[in-house]
Parts: sequence; structure tokens; C-alpha cells
Amino acid sequence: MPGQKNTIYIKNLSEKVRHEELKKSLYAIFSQFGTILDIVVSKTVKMQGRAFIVFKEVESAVNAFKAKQGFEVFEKPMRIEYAKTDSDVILKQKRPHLEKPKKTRTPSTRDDDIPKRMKKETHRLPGGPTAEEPPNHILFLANLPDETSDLMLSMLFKQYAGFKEVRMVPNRPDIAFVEYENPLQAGTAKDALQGFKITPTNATKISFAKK
DNA sequence: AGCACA
Repeated sequence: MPGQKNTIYIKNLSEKVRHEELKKSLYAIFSQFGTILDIVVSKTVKMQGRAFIVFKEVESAVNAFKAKQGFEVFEKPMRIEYAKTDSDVILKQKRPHLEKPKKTRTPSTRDDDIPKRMKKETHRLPGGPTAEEPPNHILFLANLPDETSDLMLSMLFKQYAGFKEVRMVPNRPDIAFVEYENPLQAGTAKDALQGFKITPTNATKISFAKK
């Protein structure tokens, strides 16, 4: 399809959120669609409330585009388009033998919180012939990065039916509890979000909370 | 109908 690109251009993002937090949140939302090569949140006035998410595969960008159109982040629905030009990372990838003509960029000044490459998470579907009722309606999250906020988590988990609330634990930024109305709904969210990353280094481990 | 790339 014409117009489809590796990079999606997002507008109508909140201008009140620090761009590092915005970036983490976008990473958390979009990493499920495939390898993210870069996220650019520019700080110039003209570019406020806009971001570019660069996927390794066009297909990932297409799925993200469809799935998250209008999805609310920090109270505002994202407006997603395809970028009109390819990102530098993509150009580099397409013509590896060519040097960039002008825009040079030193590795030391690059953001280092987006991985060079990232394995796509494969989520196993629940059930099988012997599916049984999950043991709890509360999920236990572990291996969260320090900067995780309850807002980021609720953004992700409220996408699934029956969501009630997120509870962070004082002095334990790495864990959290997420409550659903019933165990089945908790199980759906668990399977959908298993291994999601808020930062490239931390794949979240989701299990049912112990009773 | 605001398109970057410290």
C-alpha cells in the first residue's frame, strides 16, 4: 500500500509530560508490535506533542497504526499517520554501503534507551483442551524498570476488559499488582501483555498473584 | 492540517 512506512508519526500527544516519560510510555505501548529501532520525541516548539516511532518491519508499523489509532495516552487520543519520509535509521539500513551526505550524528549523543534490535515477543495463547479457570483475578508484575509509574501501567492494562486498578508497592519500584473483576479477564490481560517492555532491558514478568 | 533524526 502506498503511504505505509516503517515509521509512524503520532500527533496529539500530551504536551505536559516530560519527554522521557512520554518516550517510555510509547515504548511500552508499541513494543508489542515488533522491533522498535528508534523513538524520536522532538522538543522544539513546532514539534511538541509529536513523536516518530521507527519499526524494523513495515508490517509492525501497519499493525501498530491500525491497533492504536485513537488510543488514549495521558488522557489524549493519539492521531497516527505514516511518516512522509523514511527515518535515518531506515535509510542507513536500505543503503548500508553509502555514507550519509550531511546529517551526521555521533553515537555518543544518541539516545541509548532504544535497542539496536529487539526480539519480537511471542505470546502463547491461553488455554488448550484442558483450560481451567485461572487462580486469581489479581496479577503480579515483576522485573519492572525503576521509572515505572502507575499511570504507564494503567494505560496498558486498562485496554483489557474488567480492569479495576493498578497498585504499586512503596519502595519496590520493580513490582506491582493489577486487579481485574474476574480471573478470566486477568488471564486474558496476562497472556496479552506477558513480557512487555517499558524499557528495552526489562521484560515484565506477569503471574497470578498468590492468594 | 504543524514531519525529526543532539
